[in-house]
Amino acid sequence: MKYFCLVDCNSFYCSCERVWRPEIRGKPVIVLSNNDGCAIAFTKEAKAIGFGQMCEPYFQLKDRIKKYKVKVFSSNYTLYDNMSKRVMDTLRQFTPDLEIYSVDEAFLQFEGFDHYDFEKYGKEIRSEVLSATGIPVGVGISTTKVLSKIANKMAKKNSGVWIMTKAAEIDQVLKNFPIKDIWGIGHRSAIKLNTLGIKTAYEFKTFKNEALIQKLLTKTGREIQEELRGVSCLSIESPEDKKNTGSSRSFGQPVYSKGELKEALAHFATHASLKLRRQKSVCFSLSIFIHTSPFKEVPQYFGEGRYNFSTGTSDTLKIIRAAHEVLDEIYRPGFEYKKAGVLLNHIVPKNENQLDLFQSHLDDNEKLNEVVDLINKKYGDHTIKSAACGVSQDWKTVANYKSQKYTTNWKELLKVKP
DNA sequence: TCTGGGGTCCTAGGACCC
DNA sequence: TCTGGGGTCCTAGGACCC
Repeated sequence: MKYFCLVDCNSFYCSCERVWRPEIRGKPVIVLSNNDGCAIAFTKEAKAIGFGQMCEPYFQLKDRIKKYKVKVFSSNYTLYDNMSKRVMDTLRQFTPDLEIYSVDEAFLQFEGFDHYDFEKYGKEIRSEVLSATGIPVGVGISTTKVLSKIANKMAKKNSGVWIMTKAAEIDQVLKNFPIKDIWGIGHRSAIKLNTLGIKTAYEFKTFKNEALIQKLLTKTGREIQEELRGVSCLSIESPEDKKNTGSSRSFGQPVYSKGELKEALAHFATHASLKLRRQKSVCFSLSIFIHTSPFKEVPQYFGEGRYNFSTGTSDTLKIIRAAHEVLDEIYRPGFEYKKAGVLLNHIVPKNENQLDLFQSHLDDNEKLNEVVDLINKKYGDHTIKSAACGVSQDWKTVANYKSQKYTTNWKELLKVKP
């Protein structure tokens, strides 16, 4: 018998901040998105006083945050990534079959664990992660991935661990579990199911017209239905190379000129091509976009365009040039640009790359990229960069409340008073 | 009057996730 | 003044082939 366990960190970003700031434990904390744009993580103390709506704009919350003395942080992804790695390393001790699902979640598979006391094992996982990393987690165990997600939600509402492996206990929970909270059922699908009179997970599980589900929710929805029935359709997946990647940002202030957009795009292209080289891949096509702000009452423009390479590449300079060429085609003057990005598509492993017909060798600045990556790794990001990235970078993201890189930078270690 | 059948590949768009 | 970033999977429909 196979069992699936979902471990999910509680208010992960907030918890990471609290590990290094004991004085805010037990206090309401909020972490903001890039650009300090909106709130994306809340502690339970913050939720208790009415915060918690994902992506609510920060400027609309400011008064209430002040009133309740909520501690606010800009997001510090360097710190969160490192804390995430510590959590995952700890979880790996409990089973080799582990899938890192996101920065703060992992699926664990237990096979041949039938004689285990899962209640006890779950508590052990919790206390081990807490003592090794300082991060509190919830643990849900059941017989499929979808059910373990539901068990995890139950765990959060209760003591932190929830086991449901017997048919009767599962049905008991599903009868009170809203359809919209099921993993994989989003807003649209929930509406479709509601019109069929399906409101709870149990009603979905026992709905007999499978062909109709297939038609309305496609294969994805059908698999969720089977998983609710205890039939495992989704398995633990091992990490694979990204099939698409990219880099994009909202600007700290509006951008009007093509020159500034070129700088920003050069920056995104540099970042995206580095990601590509890290996974030893090349891409055959690139697309860029430039947007105005949909929230502002100004003339709107959503430009996008694409470039195909004749041979796969991961060369920063080539990718910057291509991005600029596309910008020349899609740029329209007179708009107030707020966001832009570079996306790399049709990615294949580098060793499966093909020369084009008229090329005798790959002209890809391979050595140059290698050396630049090495220097930037040793001396910090952006030590060496293309001049196309510019120096003023007025479009740069705003982050007014950022914590230190406690775990990854010698200069930013936690100071303990003598 | 009456215009094939079967297949593959690619892409855009929709939906969902954290 | 002020609204995130990075992904995945599925399907329909068009282009193209013999």
